[in-house]
Amino acid sequence: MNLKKLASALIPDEGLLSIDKYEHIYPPRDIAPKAEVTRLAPSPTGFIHLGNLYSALADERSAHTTDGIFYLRIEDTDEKRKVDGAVESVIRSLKYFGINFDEGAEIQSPLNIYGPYYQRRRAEIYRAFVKDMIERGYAYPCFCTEDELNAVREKQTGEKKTTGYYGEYAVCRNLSESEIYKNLGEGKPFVIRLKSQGSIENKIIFRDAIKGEVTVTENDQDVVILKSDGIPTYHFAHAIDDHFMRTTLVIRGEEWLSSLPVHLELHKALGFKPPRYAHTSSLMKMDGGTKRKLSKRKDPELSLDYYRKAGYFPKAVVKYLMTLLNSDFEEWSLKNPTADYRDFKFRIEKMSRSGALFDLDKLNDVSRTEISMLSAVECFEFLKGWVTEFGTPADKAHFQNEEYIIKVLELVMGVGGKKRRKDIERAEQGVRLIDYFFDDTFAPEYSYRFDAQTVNTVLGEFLKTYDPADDNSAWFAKVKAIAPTVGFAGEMSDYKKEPEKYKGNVSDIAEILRIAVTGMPNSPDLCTIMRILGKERTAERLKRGMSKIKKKQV
RNA sequence: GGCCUUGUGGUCAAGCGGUUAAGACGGAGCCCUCUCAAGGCUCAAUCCCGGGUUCGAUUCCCGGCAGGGUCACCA
Repeated sequence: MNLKKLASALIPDEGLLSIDKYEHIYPPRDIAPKAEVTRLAPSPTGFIHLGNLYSALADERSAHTTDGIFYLRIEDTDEKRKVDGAVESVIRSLKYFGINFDEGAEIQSPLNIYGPYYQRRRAEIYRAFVKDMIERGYAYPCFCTEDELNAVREKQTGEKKTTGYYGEYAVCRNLSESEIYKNLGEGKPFVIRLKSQGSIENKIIFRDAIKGEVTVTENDQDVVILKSDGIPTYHFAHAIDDHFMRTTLVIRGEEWLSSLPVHLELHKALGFKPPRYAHTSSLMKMDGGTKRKLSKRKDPELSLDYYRKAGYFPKAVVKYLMTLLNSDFEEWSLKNPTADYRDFKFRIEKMSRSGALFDLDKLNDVSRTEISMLSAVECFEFLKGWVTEFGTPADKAHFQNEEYIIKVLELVMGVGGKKRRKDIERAEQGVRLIDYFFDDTFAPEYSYRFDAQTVNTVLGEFLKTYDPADDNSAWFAKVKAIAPTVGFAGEMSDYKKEPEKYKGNVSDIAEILRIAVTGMPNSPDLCTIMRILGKERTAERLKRGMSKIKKKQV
């Protein structure tokens, strides 16, 4: 059979370069020997999820801890999946979490010499190589229809044989020259398949960067490499692209492990040295009694938007993911609480071989810690960012008053001091925590645990002596002084000795004042809250707390 | 079902033939305290099951069992 002629009949020559040209167009990269070139290669569906972030972080860290390159390639070989604006969305989402690309699709960079970074725009490169494979007898056309293929698959399933296009089932593999041209003459659509040289009798010991030695069976499937629309399948495109974009480390989900034999054979047939592969385990979730992969449909927490809307601190999400990526990151982070996570020596080899269960409690803890370490200004910026996008109109108005909010944050969050509030894991919680500092959102419920008489006496007595100039101890002394007027213990020690002698104690006095002033039984230091509110508003709230009671009584 | 892969407390996990089997999150409790938060201290909780190999197995081998992945002209 004249393969050269067949190749030309199948794939027209026009516009195609000879394959050896590409080695010069895309020369090896001028980087350090140990530098890794990694990539994120999403399909442009626009949906970027936690798993993508997880993987992207591994890519980005691998590249940037070795002075390498991290680039973005868009795998748009499947027309059906395309969504407008998806690429920008991917870039934006990752940027929000502090992950940036060095080169690639829609990235402005002088490094962009390995493009185009959209697979559809690389069609002629693929075609040149497919054509070459046909000429060398490594590929052939297949005219089987979808129905025929399905019928074979059913037959194979029924006979409990391995499904697929191989051996005796690869009918088009042995088509005669005249049959091929006859089909072509009739205008039958065709795909190009790999003419596999492998056998499932052979086992390959493969060294995965994460999983270590993995035993896989050699490929014997004549997989499709060029679809009937002239666009390659993922398998083929990735082999070409990762070779010519000079990728050194391919990090991808473990769902790809089973197609690794195909990729290995493809590289061999193409004459390429395969990159190193690292197959990551997927993020799991507890559902009922068992673990399962995080699902786009069922689990809102898979979406990155979920974390933005919920107001998680973006760096906290990244740090949490880092703990999953390299388990010793957490220990390092504990020792270096203020260090940038980028200073940690990430290594792909240290990644877990088994799947990690996504643990919201742990994320919350990391987020709490991160937020607690913010300065008042940083905290303000973070909360304001969330408020601008997701806050209520009242929130937005409040955040215009930067000076006041920062003063409040310093108290409420304990920022700048030793007593850090560490129970805020999401922006919204922080925003709600300062509601009572604004009169329009001060919505007290007055859930006093004492009778109206006692409450009114406490509030009235305090009002008499209240002086905003008091420091904490003077303030507290006044609180204590109220105790005897309502039969409470002024000293905690007295109360503990003989609790039956008193109706309550100082902390109960403080509680009554607190409820009147903040509307809640719990709050940060009351004395400081009063000082921030100012004399007028404090007095007003104390009076309002009383009148409320009276109304209830009537 | 075939093939690949994983199995240490509730969760993430150190450990790589001899350990009191780290640490973190979560849980329980105590202390401190004007409440909350924070902080300090304490406690409970783990080597999937059987067989080997070995003086000795959580660690090595085999077999179960249980998870996970995959079997497209999708990536």
